[in-house]
Amino acid sequence: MAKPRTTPQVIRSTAEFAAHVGLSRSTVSRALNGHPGLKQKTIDRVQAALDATGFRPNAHAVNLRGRRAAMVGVCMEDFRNPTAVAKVSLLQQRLREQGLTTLIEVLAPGSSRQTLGHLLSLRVGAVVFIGHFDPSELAAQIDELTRHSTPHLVIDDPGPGGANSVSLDRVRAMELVIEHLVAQGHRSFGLLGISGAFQTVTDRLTGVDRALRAAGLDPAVAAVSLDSLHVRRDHFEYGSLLARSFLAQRRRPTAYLAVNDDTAVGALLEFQAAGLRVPEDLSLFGFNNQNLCLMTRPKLSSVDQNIEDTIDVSVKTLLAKIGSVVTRRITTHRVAPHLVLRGTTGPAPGNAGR
Amino acid sequence: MAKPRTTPQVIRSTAEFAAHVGLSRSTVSRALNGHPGLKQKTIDRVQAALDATGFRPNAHAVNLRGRRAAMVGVCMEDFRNPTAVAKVSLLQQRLREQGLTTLIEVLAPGSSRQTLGHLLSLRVGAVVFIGHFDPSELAAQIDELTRHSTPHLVIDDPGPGGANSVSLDRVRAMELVIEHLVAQGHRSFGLLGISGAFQTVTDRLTGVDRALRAAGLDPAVAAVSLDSLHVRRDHFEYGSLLARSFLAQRRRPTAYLAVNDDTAVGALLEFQAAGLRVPEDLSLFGFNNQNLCLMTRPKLSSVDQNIEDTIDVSVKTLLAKIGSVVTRRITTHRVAPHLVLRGTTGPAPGNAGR
DNA sequence: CTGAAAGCGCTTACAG
DNA sequence: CTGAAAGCGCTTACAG
Repeated sequence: MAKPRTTPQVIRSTAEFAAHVGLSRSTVSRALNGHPGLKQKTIDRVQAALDATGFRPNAHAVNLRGRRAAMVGVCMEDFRNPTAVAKVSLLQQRLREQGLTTLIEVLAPGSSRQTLGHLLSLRVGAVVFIGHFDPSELAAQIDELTRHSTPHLVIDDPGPGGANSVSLDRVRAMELVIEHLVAQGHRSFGLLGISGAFQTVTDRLTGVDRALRAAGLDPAVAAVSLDSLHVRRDHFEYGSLLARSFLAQRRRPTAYLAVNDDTAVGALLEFQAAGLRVPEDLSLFGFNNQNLCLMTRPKLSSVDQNIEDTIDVSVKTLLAKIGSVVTRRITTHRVAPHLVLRGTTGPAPGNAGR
Repeated sequence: MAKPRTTPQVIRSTAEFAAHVGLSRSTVSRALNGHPGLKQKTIDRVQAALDATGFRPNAHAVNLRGRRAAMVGVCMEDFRNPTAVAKVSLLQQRLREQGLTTLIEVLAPGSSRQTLGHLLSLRVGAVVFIGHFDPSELAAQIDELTRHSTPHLVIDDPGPGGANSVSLDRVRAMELVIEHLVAQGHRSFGLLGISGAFQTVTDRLTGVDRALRAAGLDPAVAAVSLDSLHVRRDHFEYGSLLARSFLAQRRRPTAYLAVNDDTAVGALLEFQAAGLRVPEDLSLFGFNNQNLCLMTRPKLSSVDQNIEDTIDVSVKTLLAKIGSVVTRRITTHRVAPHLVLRGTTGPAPGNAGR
């Protein structure tokens, strides 16, 4: 539409393209790859023909001949996790700025080996894992990658023992939350959905534990979890169910920490439906600081993951690993979280504040 | 961990692999590709060695030699649109079941040509567009694809004139919504965020128009839009701003139709903050039927896109187009929406119901 | 039923 | 500064 096409014929190989321009294949290849020592006139001629014909060198041939593919495979647990999606999104953007292509795959529980095999067959430069995976399965995947001399990186889950990772410091996150709430006079804490075998969960429990002890409180008394009473199908619904169970208790915690924002919102609505005022009667913290936090009344206080930092460090790590020799030497990086205080947190009931 | 590795050495080519098994490269290739006429014993031997060594034939060499790549490129506008993400997610799953790999890329406004070029250089079998794109830019992309004999499909946007598409019937969607509300006694309708040059918007306006006329109402009077009063940065915030403007009007519509769920939630909270009761004082419809609809009080009525249907049809269309000759003949398919009635819709004020 | 040979579309020494 | 030739790792006629 913009300009009339001068050469509508389709060119399928450098051979055809070279003939069309009137140069040898090698010269064209050199021009295409920006090698030094070509006449400017030659370069211009190739560039013009490139624009006119829309010719694209076959990436498979390029990859076959030369270096490793400038591709990074990304394995996701699920597309339904908004935080994970935000991470891939930013990762792909940053990697593209570095000239790297991202190959995004959902690692379905049954076909994970097949998916990894596909990435390996494409000879990707590295494989990134984003989300929560079964630790032993993940360990097996990483082992296979290492055997194939392909570097890996686990984002936001410290993963099994021998994995390179960049992850949010969830121990610190929970310390920050508890410290803040203790300063507001809270002494008893309800845990919403913070249970399970994942490291991302056990780290949080460690953080809660440490902060409580540091405040002179006994974790066995001050932290209450009713997770075992319900089955988690949907985070939001699980939050509702847990809140209902807490409502049925004689003595209730004054502050609640949810595993994520959806769970927190489920609990918030349930508490409010029971006539409790937030934050006057109780305080509530989400996790992830999604947009959803702005859609409740009052707005939800939450923990921000600092995704930008996570991805920046991840990209640096990947670039260092791609092309260098794969060793068994492990790289670990922790990203600092920060609290976002909104309307669901305040002084403990009957307490004027710190 | 599961079994001790019998052959920890890494094999990088069929040549090495064939030598390892003690067969010729051709035989190995045939076994790998399931060609008929091999001894079962040979097949088993190859399979066993495959498992033991973890060898993966180089996909680039395979693609270079043989047929078109069994890959489908997917261009997304953004990863922040949950409905679009749900579509890719399901699409990737379904295509994988057909043995096709999905290559997901975000089509950044500036670098869209480069991204498309990358997909073309990988010789993908087809390119799918999901989301909202600038019509003229999209037309240019599709034109380039056609020049390269690569089939395309636009999902959920009828797209520019000459595009293959599978999209929600938004005309029908709005007809259903208006018909339902008219039956409930509503005669005046506020439009929230339904404006702009995209076909997905103009289709909705067509539907509103038709349904109002069919009900004997004058669209110029019965449908009110205040979109022009504000700038849309964030859907949720835009919903709040629009609601505030409607609140400032002397005579207000009794029913509101939002462009999506986020916008609806923004408006809902604003209306409620002003002391209006939903659905007693006004009715409100979202669009997309996201999980978010369950997180408001009352729960949000919305229009469901029938994503499963959309993707099923899309996959069928793609399979038909991949491998067959690319023509200028256009395929169009519309998917029927359905209403999900929840708590935000009811009889018009002062009206006992239908 | 299996092997030797050509060729897919590139890049990169190696000559000129 | 540019061209002829080898080779990346596969598959597929073509012989045996």
